[in-house]
Amino acid sequence: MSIYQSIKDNIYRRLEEAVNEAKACGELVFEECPAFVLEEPRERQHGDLATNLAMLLTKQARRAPREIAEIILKHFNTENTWISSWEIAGPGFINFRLNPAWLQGVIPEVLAQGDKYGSVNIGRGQKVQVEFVSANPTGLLHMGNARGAALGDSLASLLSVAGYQVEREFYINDAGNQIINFALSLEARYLEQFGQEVEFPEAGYHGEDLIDTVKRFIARDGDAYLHIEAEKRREALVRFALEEKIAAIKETLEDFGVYYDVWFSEKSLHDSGYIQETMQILKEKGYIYEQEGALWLRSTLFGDEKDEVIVRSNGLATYFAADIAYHRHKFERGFSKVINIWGADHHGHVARMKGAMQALGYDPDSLQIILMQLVRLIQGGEVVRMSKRSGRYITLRELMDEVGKDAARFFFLLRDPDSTVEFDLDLAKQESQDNPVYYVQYAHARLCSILRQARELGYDPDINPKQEQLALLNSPEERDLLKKIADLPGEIALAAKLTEPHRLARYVLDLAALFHTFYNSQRVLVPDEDLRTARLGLVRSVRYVLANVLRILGVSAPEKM
RNA sequence: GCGCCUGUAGCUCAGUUGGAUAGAGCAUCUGCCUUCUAAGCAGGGUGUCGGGAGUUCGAAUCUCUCCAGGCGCGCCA
Repeated sequence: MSIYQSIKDNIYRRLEEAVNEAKACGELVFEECPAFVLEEPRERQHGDLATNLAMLLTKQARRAPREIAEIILKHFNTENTWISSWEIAGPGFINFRLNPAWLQGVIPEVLAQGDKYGSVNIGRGQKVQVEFVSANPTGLLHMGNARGAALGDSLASLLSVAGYQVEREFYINDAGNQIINFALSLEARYLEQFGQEVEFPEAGYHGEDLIDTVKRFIARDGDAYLHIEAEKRREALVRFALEEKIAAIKETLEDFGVYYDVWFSEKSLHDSGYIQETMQILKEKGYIYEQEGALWLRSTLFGDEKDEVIVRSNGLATYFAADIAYHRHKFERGFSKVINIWGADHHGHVARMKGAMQALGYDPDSLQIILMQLVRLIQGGEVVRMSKRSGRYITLRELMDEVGKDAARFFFLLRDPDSTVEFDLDLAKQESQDNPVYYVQYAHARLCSILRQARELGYDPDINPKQEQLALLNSPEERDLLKKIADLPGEIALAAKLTEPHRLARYVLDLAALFHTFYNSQRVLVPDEDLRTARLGLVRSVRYVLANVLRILGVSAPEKM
């Protein structure tokens, strides 16, 4: 546990003890100590830590909050808490001030842990899977996929440093209806290339990229599939196109900094009979019935609005059936937690998916679905409807070409998944120069620059500062920086608990701001050896923290800019 | 019609799960480079937290209602 965390935990416990002691003395009456908060007040003048405990006890104790605060403080033991003073303020807050000497412990802690600083172990090695993007392999990756990629990848990294054993997975939708449409679209493009007039399938994929795919197919196999039966032609086209599309998706995601552990094929679930087997289990449990020639799942038993078809009257399993089998497969692989990142347009699917897991006997809460709102693309002042079928969308590739990987990722990571982001590509291009990501990266480059120069001047920046040297770091700028650094393990624990990586993007932005302020107010490479050693220790620590967080976010930390 | 999400500064967005005087960035204005990177710093103003009602010591946060936008409600995925 980090220094700061243990200080807070300790004070929290002492408060509980004080309250219980007051109760034992008969000075306070209450049933149970309420869950109070001990937090950093927004206003500096309110001290380092504040608690609302007294106010929460008013109802039970039937006394004025400030009176209760008095009683609590009378029983409060400050020994070994770093508390230097306290006061009762406002409606009944208890504000604590800490002896700033506690900050001297921060740098040694960071330097000792280095790349690992910030890691916590709330996961205790539990296996977690994060499945994200899982775009249909029938086209290119678009802005929505970009958001999902940034979010999913960072979440996976975050959980990993929070002590979970994480696997990243991409579910390949290489079966079902859309593959049939895909085949028909490819076939139409294929025949077109040989000058045949063909009607393009209504539900087909109009993207131009399919034309290129077909051209490459022809370059390889010529007209070999022109005069044979349609089924074989389609099969060959689909096999070729899928392979190519999946490879392209993989390559694009890798360029975006996303690497998967598992690429899971939907088709494999059909081929191996796993879907059949899963349906059989549900049938044996009595959750399936037949109506109008189709098989239905009684999903209403588990909170769904209506029952769902899982096998169509034509005998084909629906996407839902495959998805149930897929998620059963996930749990069978031993994940204690399974996280899916879906676009908000799939939210109707959430309840029935969880319901299906419950039907299979799994804890539906082990399946967490993070919905992200769609990305609204603005171009020329107008909303551009994104659709694979219409073929009109800005691709992830174009996004990276225009604004760069780091800026694109950071853009998404600064936002809560629940917010509908508007992405104006023209504006993004124009603003890519002052993207907040550069603010953070610049801080990192500056830190590296200081360390470089220190070496050039013959100073060894890797000396670990002694306590008395660290005591010299007592300016407000230095204290703020130290406090922020000390926060990291807590920030990571909270972000992981809430599965909200965007908190870390905010954190790193705040940290960069504090560093830039420090940089402009104090020099690191000063003649005084003790002060210089202490500040170099601070510089190294801040650099570790920036680099560690940027690594989680999948953003590079350049040494020079 | 029903369900989910959203509405915070001119723009893009945060807001530690109910705390004290609501914050950043962009834009705009004023200062700061013979000293570790000016992609930076310091300072100036900007708010009916969509409207209304309620819950309580205390609400941007919880409840209800209304308004606006997005997305769902297929034998599509």
